[in-house]
Amino acid sequence: MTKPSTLTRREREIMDILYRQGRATAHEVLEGLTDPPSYSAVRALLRLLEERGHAKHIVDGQRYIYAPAVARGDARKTALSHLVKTFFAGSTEEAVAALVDRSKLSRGELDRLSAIIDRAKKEGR
Amino acid sequence: MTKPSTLTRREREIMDILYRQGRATAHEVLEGLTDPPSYSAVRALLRLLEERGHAKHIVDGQRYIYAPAVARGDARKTALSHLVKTFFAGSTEEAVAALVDRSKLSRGELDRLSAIIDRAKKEGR
DNA sequence: TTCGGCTTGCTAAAATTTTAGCATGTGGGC
DNA sequence: GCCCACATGCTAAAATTTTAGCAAGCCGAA
Repeated sequence: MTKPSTLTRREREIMDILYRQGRATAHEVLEGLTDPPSYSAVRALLRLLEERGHAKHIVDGQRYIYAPAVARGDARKTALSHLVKTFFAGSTEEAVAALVDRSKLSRGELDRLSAIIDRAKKEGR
Repeated sequence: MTKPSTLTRREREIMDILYRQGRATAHEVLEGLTDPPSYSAVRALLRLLEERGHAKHIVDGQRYIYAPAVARGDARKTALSHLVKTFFAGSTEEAVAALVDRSKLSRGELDRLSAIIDRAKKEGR
């Protein structure tokens, strides 16, 4: 039972940008938004996100640079878990199959995937 | 540039249940919600979701059974695309690696994954 | 120094979401 | 036939989200 994301619509939209870019100023977030509100509104949201523990900022000279509050790796895991549970009935195998099927992967990429799986086999031995 | 999900918080929560279960009555949705509102509120949301084209229902005797409006496969693709773009900089390879790494897969599952990749190699030849 | 352009913080109003409750309809058991 | 239990539809109020605008600080250029 995963607790539902507590993010509102705009908040999630902004967090997606932060995850995608790693970090961003208010202006960059604004640029990343489709159908954006005012600069002022973006800043208010960023402040709110920080207050609720979803984002953090560092000071760069006079302005703030925002970033997700949780480590990239953790965010990935959480997102993957949720997706696999929601759309693939918990089956990692099916999810991988869909991923591979979805995108035309180059020969090199496929080879590397084989390697990853082989490594997992050895570790799990 | 993916257009942001237009779903509100509760709406998404409900859609997740529909995706997870395939289909559900208002009561089942209610049961699936953590921190649920009234039955009445759930029904209102379901009606709204249908109105906006996210869900559909069939009539089963006297009651409605709701289901996502888009095919499971399409929903999966959309979700995967978004996740890969947001958390893996578009790299399917990295996403697969994280998936495999995340969950302890059995030997049999790993073997099947190998098979999937081998098949992709052949097809892509 | 003084101005212009940038920044942030805050507040309150507008817009949207979320909710409960009432009206109503249907079918089964007594 | 007549209730009771359950279903849906709708409406309007409550709660939350989302927004813009104003006040104020800082820095560099003229």
